[in-house]
Amino acid sequence: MARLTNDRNSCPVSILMNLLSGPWTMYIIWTLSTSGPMRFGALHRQVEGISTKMLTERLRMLEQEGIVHRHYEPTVPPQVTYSLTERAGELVAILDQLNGLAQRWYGDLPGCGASQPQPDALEKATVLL
Amino acid sequence: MARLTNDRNSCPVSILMNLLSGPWTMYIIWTLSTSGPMRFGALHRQVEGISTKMLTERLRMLEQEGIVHRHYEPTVPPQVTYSLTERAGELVAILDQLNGLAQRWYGDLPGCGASQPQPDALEKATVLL
DNA sequence: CGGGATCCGCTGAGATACTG
DNA sequence: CAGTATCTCAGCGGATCCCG
Repeated sequence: MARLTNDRNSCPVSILMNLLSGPWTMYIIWTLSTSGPMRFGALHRQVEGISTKMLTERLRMLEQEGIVHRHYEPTVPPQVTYSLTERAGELVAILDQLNGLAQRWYGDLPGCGASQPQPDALEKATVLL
Repeated sequence: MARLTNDRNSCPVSILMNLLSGPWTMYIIWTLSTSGPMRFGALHRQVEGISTKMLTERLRMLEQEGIVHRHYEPTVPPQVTYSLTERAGELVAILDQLNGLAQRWYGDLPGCGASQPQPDALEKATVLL
C-alpha cells in the first residue's frame, strides 16, 4: 500500500510517470478530460474492459495525487462523481504535447476515442472542483 | 514479441506512454541525455540494478522507435555505443516539462541523478547520430 | 450504486549461466 | 565486452462475492 515510488524512482518525473504509466490511468484522465465529470458507473462503462477494482484503485491514486476530485453524494443509492482538478489541466496540457509529438511520429491513428480534447470539455471537467 | 500496444492502447499517446512507462526506460533516456553517449557496460553500471536482459530489451525498443542510436564497432572486444537521436531531443524537452511540473507539485527530491539535464550533455548526446 | 475483500492465474522482471 | 537463453518466482490485474 505504501509502495509509492522508492528504489530507482525517487525523482519527481518518475513519480509522475509511475502514476501515468498505470494500466488504465491515461484512459481515465483522457476520458474525464474529454467527456467531463462522470459517475463511477459511467466511467466504468466508458473505459470499458476495466475491472471495478482497477478503476477504484486508479481513481484513488489519482485522487490522492490531487488529479481527480471525488464528489460523494450520500443519497440512496449513493452518487459519486469524479472530475478533474485544476492540477490535471497542467498535466493534460503536457499530455497533449506528448500527443502532438506522437502524432507527428506515428501519424494519427484511429481507435483513440479522445485524441483531440475539446477545450470546453476540459473546462466542464474542472468546473466542479 | 509482437505485443506492441493493441487492445486499449491504439492512440499515439499511448504508444509513447507504453514506451516510456517501461520499467527502466526513463532512466536510460535520462542517463543518456545527461551523461551523453555511453557504452553498454557504462550504461549498465550507471543505471545500476538493471539486468542485462532488461537493458538490452529496452535499448532495442528505443532503438526501434528511433529514440536511441546504436553504434556498433566490430573490434575485439566489440564496442557498442548508444546515443540519443534528434527525435529524443523533442521527447526529452517534453519530459523536462513534466519534470518541472513534478517538481512544482512534489518539490524536488534528491535521489535522481539526472534531475537537471545539462544542455551540453544533450548536445553531446545527439552529436553522434 | 459504489466499492472493499479475497482468491487465483499469468506474465513480466530478475538471476544465473553461457556465447561470439 | 555485449549480449542471448532459460528458469523461476511474485506481484499485478481480473473475476467473484459481498457489504453500506
